Formats: sequence, structure tokens, C-alpha cells
Amino acid sequence: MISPTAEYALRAVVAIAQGGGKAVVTATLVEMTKVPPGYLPKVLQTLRRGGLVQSKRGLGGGFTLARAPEQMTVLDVVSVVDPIKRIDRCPLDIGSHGTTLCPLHKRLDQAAEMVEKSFDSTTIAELLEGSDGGHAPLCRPSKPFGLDSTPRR
Amino acid sequence: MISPTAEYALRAVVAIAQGGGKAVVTATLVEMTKVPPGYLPKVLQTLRRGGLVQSKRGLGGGFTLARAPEQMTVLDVVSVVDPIKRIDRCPLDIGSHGTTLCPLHKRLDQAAEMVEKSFDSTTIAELLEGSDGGHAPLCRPSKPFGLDSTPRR
DNA sequence: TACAATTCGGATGTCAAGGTCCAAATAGTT
DNA sequence: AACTATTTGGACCTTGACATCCGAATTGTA
Repeated sequence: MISPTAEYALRAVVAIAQGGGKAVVTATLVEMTKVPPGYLPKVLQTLRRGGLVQSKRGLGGGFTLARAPEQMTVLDVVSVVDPIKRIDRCPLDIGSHGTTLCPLHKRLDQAAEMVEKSFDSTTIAELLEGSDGGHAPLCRPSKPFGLDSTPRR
Repeated sequence: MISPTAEYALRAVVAIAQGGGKAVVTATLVEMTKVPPGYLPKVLQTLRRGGLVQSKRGLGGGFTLARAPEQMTVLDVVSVVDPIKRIDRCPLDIGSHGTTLCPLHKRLDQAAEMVEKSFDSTTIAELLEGSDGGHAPLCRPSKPFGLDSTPRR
């Protein structure tokens, strides 16, 4: 449905949002999201260039959301990493007939539109809910991160 | 939204359906669908192994639908070439918590479900309509195939 | 039986996405 | 100024999807 990278990006954004404004470091994000450690930086860069997150280098650095979670939708994230391809002209007869599509491609585009709308109507903030009583935002038990007994090194 | 191969498969099935029961030869299907000539046979094989089309070798051979277009859905075709991956367990915490998913993956799976249902409720027969007055099934003018003035060689 | 029209199956090539790794740049701390 | 914690960017590898090609197998026709 969506690419691995897009899904990684969503995990990352949710994880950063959980920081509640404080800069979150890549190592922590790796822990939280379980995205391949070497790959996550790539995804974060894409998000940064797309204007969804901000980064700060050096000691005390890390990543923060560029806007409030309420102002950021799933579609925003997906669009930056792996845009949904709408079908606006028939792939067979390239660019010939104007607005009308053949039944097949009209139907396929309808599906794309549905997904697009669904993603557009879901904010990151909504994905943060459920921590109380239900499930943690990223399928985790309630234990917070960075507080495990075994020191990482 | 769906893979190129899946879209090719749908084009092929629609094209075969247009044959109205008569076996359609690969060369003709290439013409109709504009799928890369060397690749279409691969797709057709997949459809055959999936039980959606039947083939006959030798002179007078070709491809026919295994069932009536009314009995075959878009989902049937997509499932054979490139199944829609539903999210039934959280990708992070593999297989731990039972039916519940975190908000993110629940949402993503909802999108997948929507598409699945949409595809399941569309038959190939429906994609054949529109030839009269509207558009031909595969974005084509009304001229039939195999009747062009320039003989192919 | 020979021939031509077909599909079938495997070997091979190409390319972009996913993923790894490391040196350079940046910024706080002592 | 030196040091350490970070992000940044580029080079590189790997894998699977897409695509090509060709010989082998099958089947109707003369």
C-alpha cells in the first residue's frame, strides 16, 4: 500500500512528536521506531528537506517537528517521502484525451483518491492518542525509552 | 498505489475479456494493452497459474478468461499478481500483542482495507462498459484491433 | 509427416529502492 | 582550544522488480 520508507517516515514523525517539543536524537529514534539504524538518518534528511522536521547539530541536538502534531497530516508525511501517484491521463494513449479516463483507470484513480483523502484527514496528533488505557503510539508497552537498565554502548 | 505489473495484468484481462470468449493471441494483446512486448507473456503466465485465464498452444491458440467477466473482480486479478498486504500485526513488535494495533498501523490498515473492498466490488465486466458513447475499455478510439491498414510483420 | 503458429520456461540484463558505512561539518562543554 | 555529541552528505553494496531474448514444447493444418 505504501512503501517501507514512507512507513518508516511515519514511525519517525510519531516518535519525534512523542518527544513533546524536545529534540530527539537519532539513536533514540532508532530505538523507538526500530527502523534500520543506518537507514533512519536518510529518512530524517528527507523529512527535513521536505520541511516537516527541524534538526539541530552538535551536543544537545536532535530532531523536532516543524509544526504542531495537530497541524501535520499523514498525507503530509507520505507526500514528502513517497507521493501518491494519481492517474490524470491514460497510461496507454499518452496525453491524448482530456479529462475522461477509461473505466479501468478511472477506477484505479478512485482508489488512490480514497487513500489520499483518508491520509489527509488524519493528523499526527491523532496517532499519538491511545497511550492511556489503550495502546502506546508505536505498539509499545508503557515503559518509556532511554530508561532501560542495560546501559547501551 | 498498485504495481506496474498489477496494472498490466488488469489491462490484459480487460483486453482478453473484450475478445468475448474467443482466444486472443499475445501479439494482439500487446497491441491492445501496450504492455512491453517481451514482458506481457510473463504477466499472462502469472495470470494463468493464478487460474484467471486459460491458454491454448499452437495454431488457433491464445488466451481466454477462465470465468465470465461478471464473476471476476479487480481484486481477483490484483491478488494474483501483487497481493494487497494487510497489516495484521505490528511491524515493530513482531507478533506480540494480539488483535490490537497501534494507532498508526491501524490507520494504515484501514486504508488497505478500503482499497481491498473497492477492488472487490468491481468486476471486470464493469470495466468493459462505456464503449458506447463514452470511452472504449482501454482508452481507445472506436476502431477495432487487427484491422489496421499497415500489415504487421 | 512436415510446417507454421503459438505458448512455455529459463537465462540474462537493467535499474531504482532499500540499506550500510564512514568522513566531514557543526555546536555545546570543559 | 580541545573534546565530544550530533547531524550531514556522499560513496558504496544488495536485492528484487521490471524487462528482454531465445530455444523448447505444443497443436492445428495441409
